[in-house]
Amino acid sequence: MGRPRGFDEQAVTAAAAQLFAGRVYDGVSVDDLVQHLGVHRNSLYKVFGSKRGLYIAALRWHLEHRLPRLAEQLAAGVAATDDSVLDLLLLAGVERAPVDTDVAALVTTAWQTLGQALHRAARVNGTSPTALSTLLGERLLARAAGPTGDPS
Amino acid sequence: MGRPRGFDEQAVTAAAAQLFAGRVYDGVSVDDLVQHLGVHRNSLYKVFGSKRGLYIAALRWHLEHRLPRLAEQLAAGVAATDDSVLDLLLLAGVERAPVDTDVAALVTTAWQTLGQALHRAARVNGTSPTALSTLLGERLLARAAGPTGDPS
DNA sequence: CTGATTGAGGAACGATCGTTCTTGACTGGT
DNA sequence: ACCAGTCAAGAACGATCGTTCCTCAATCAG
Repeated sequence: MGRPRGFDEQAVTAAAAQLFAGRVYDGVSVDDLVQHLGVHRNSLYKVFGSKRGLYIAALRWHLEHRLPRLAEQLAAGVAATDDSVLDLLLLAGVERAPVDTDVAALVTTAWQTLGQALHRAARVNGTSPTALSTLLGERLLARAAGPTGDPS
Repeated sequence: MGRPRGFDEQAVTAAAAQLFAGRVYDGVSVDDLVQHLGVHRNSLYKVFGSKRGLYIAALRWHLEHRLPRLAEQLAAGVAATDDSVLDLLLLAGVERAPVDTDVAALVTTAWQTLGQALHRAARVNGTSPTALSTLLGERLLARAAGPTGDPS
């Protein structure tokens, strides 16, 4: 019955997460999403309901698929300097969590995951645990360094 | 010659800074500014040129009038937990600096001021200096805790 | 093949954005 | 008193926002 779906929902949420990690929520328009995701407006609204629905789906996907790997690396003592996994969480925590309860809840769970990973790393290394705030602050400073020709 | 100005430019920039500290740049509309600042559209555009001009003026005012006091407190070892001076810098660094070179430059000077204050505090206390990233990260976590009925 | 159902494509909606224009009231210098 | 110049007030602009609607092509069950 009916025409089959022409895109992968997982791939779409992943691409959306990447977009939302680069710019502010309001800075990512639905037109941007349609263009970069290769999915039509109708399909997005059919599947995710709204721009916010897609955002939350992307954030949830990020927490489920990208965050665990980062947590493992942190727990193993890897200095994840080049990792951009934190960017989406950074933006979500700064700009969305204060005005969106659901985002705040998701972000809180991410903090817990990362905090536990940092404690595990400290237990292994025998050093005092790196604070989650320090980890986030370092990424913040890296982002704030200035405009970098980001892929649009 | 002409009608005298009916508002205080300093007070306006201060109020604008407070608004921009609470929400994202795109989340503060010109209507919001007009309403909360008690200044008419025309006057804002006459004096500041654009919304961005007002933003940068507010940020500059913040760096000049609010930041030094925070730096002093930090250097004196005061735990400035309740201070909201960092909020504007936090937002500026996360969302504006990556897309606005002028903002990035201003924010960078703020980081330097704060970093030096933290080093002075460490020299006084005889402890290792608190990282700037930790300071910012702590404020980030406080903001990300969730929606709080902020004064609109 | 036929009919029903769904996605793709794109135009169109009202709302709101930042900005500008028009009009009239007020003030200071001559 | 008068005129030049500034401010106040609000309507209006084009652009863009998120969202919805309408039409057609593509697909599967019978």
